[in-house]
Amino acid sequence: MKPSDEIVSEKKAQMRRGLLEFCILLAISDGRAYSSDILKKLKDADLLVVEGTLYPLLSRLRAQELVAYDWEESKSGPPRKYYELTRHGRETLLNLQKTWKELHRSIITLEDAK
Amino acid sequence: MKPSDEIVSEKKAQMRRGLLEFCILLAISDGRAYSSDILKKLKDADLLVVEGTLYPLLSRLRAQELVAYDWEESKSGPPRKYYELTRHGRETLLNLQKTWKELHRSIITLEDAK
DNA sequence: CATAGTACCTTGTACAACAAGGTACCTGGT
DNA sequence: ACCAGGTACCTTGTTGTACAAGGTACTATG
Repeated sequence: MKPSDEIVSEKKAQMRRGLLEFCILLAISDGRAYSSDILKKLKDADLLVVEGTLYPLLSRLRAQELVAYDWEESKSGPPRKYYELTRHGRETLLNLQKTWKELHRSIITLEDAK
Repeated sequence: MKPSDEIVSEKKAQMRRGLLEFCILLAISDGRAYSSDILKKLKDADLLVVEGTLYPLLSRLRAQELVAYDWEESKSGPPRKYYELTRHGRETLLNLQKTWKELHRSIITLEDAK
C-alpha cells in the first residue's frame, strides 16, 4: 500500500502528462524556441518537464510535421535547434485549443451533475 | 506518415486520458453508482470510455482505497457492484479539483505569453 | 589542454488505455 | 426444461508514453 501523498501526486502527474504535447505546442507558438526556452516557459507556468521527456517529444512532433527546426549557432556553447510551428502545427494547435475547451465543459458538466 | 486527422485525434485522446481518473471520481462523487451509471455519466459529458478501460481503473481506485463497493441485486440481470467514494477518496478528489484549477491557470499563462 | 558549462540524444523501465475475448447470472419464450 | 438474449463482471495481450539515467560533443575560459 503506497502512501496517500504519493497516490495523489501520481494522479496529478497523470493529468499533467496528458496536456504535455498541447503545452509544448503552445510554448513554441510564440515564435522560435529551443529546448531551454521551452523548458523555461513550462517551468514559469508551473509545469515541470525534464529533458528526457522533451527531446523525444519534440522528435515526435517533428516526425508528424507539426514543428520544424533549423540550427543556429550560439555565442556560448554548441549550436541549438530552434523550433517553430509549421502551418500544419498551427492548425493542429487551434484544434487542440478547441479540445481543451470541450474538456473543460465536460468537467463542469460532471461537477454540476452532483 | 499517418493521416493528419488521426494525429489530431490521438492527441485529443491523450488529453482525455490524463483526466480519466479525475472524471471517474467526479462521476462517483454524486453517490452510489455502478459501471453502467458511470459510463453513462461520462458519455453525457462527451467523454467516451469503454468497459475494458473502466474495470481495471475501478480496481485500481479500489486498491488505493479511494472507492469502495458493495453488491446489490438487480431486478433484471446479475448483481451489480455499486461504488462510492471513501473518506480518503473525497479528500483526494478535492485535491485533484485544485490541481485541475492549477493546470487551467498554467494553460492560460502559456496562452498569454504569446 | 583540461575543466566547466551547455546542448543534443538514447536506452531501459514501468505503467496505463484499449481491443478483444471470456465467464456467469437472470428472464422470458417455446 | 432448456436455450437465447441481455446484462454485468473480468482478464489478457498490445502499444504507446513519460521519465530516470547515462552518454556524446561542442565552446569558451583559466
